[in-house]
Amino acid sequence: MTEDKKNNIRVRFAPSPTGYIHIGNVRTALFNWLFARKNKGVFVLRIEDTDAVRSRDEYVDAIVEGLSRFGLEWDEGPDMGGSLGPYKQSQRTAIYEKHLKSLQERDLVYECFCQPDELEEMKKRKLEKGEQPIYSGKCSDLSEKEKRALRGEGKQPAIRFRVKQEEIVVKDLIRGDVTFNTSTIGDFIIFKSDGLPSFHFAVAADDGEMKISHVIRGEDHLTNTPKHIMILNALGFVPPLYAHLPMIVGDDHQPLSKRHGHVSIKEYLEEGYLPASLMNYLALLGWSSGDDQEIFTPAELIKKFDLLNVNKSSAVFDTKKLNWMGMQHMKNIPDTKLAQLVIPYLKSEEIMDCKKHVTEEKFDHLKKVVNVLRPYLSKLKDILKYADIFLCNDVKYSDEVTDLLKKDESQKIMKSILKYLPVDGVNKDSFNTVLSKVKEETGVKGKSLFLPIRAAVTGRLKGPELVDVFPLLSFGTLKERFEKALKI
RNA sequence: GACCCCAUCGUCUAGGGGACUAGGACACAGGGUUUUCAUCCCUGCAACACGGGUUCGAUUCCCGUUGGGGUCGCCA
Repeated sequence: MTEDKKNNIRVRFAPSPTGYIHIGNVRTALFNWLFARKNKGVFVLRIEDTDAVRSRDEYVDAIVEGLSRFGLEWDEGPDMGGSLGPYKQSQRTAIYEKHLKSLQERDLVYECFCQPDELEEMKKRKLEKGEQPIYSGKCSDLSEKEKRALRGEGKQPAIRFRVKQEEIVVKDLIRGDVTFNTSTIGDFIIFKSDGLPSFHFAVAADDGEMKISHVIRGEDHLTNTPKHIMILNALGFVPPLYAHLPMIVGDDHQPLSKRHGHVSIKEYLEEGYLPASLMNYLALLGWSSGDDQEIFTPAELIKKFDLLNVNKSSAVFDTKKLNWMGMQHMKNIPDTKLAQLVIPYLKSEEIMDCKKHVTEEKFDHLKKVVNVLRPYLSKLKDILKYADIFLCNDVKYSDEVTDLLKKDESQKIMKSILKYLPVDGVNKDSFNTVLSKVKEETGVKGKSLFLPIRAAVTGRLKGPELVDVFPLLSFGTLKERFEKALKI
């Protein structure tokens, strides 16, 4: 047996396919993946589709696609199989029923015929009396005759787990031992009246069946854990170790929602945040390496990751820092790659012709453009802020730009620069020579000199350095833009 | 309401009794890069929630208070 297999570390990410995958869930998936890769364990993707009404196959596809594009790969999952599958809970009913039968034989569970409205009423009453709003156990001792009668009324029972009085200790790797007294937990449903297992039952049965060694999930599951441990024990499994991750919240410290902007990984990917930068940012939300390093490649994250360095308190998602991090990762991407990545964005805005094939000549030009713009990109979509300067014939003027260009001094500068522009284009050196000549002739210098030139050439008052912009534009283009500025 | 978790600059965090006049990063402010700035460099601003203990000594340990969050679904 190899060293790799000896440790038997198996973790899982278990989303439910009821929507597009949320950034908080992606962080959970990431930590599971990092932990698995760091410890040479197995990363399982399990689909929790026991909600027959809300689960949709298209969301399963979206999860698989989102995770893949984000850069996580799993070792066992619905799309690739594995020895402990299937990996969709809707395909595991035989397994759950086997376990249910075993629980029934030992009278650890009972049928409950209470209807949702009755339950609601009972809960309300308990709350009013200041009691725990837990299930009363009304159906726990129904006779066969009573059950038959209830069935006769057309009622389908749910199955409840008999919770016995005990103390349950959750061994949490991040928070230490957390003790719960089950007296605050009522007999809970493990099989719904539609015949499908409840979340709590399916999770526990599957974590046991799939030999999960560490359950790494959001803190919102911490108080659910005693239920899972009770089931695991009843089913004869040794409970896994747990690690409950801090929550990611918005700037108002409320759970992340659409109000806070993008919440789906899909949206971030579509904006063109590089997966490596997203991964880097998310990893630092709740985890730190212990030193001052901020920028990590995925490989470095794997190398340094440790659950012991995960924080306990919730973290605010900060788009500004994400953007900064995005820029840092842009620095490391080769220009050929970056140029390729940016093309779809240029085409979608018709800055490049989407019908036409990108010629080698055009692609070389694009590589140069991308190198000039690179320091200003947090995400690929940012290329659209300046790309037209280099890739379109014409640039549009804002009102501010027009006003500036109308000034006598600006006009004077345009006339002067047209005289000195070399016909065969400009490089960095000749750019400075030309500017010196214009400065001498017009007597204008500094900001007053550069800003009108920037306005005429780029149509904007800010942007990349002109000394980098000029060499990428042909004499013809420059001439045209200055002449246009003169005619304004 | 009950139970559980959490608490260092605005934000992400380092810190695990003396090394702390509390470090880094983002953001912000000012300056520089003989033009703009969203790049880059420099400087600055800015925090241990509060109250009790324990200790020669607490940001670090314990208790309480306050505040925030989570759970208490035939959702997951």
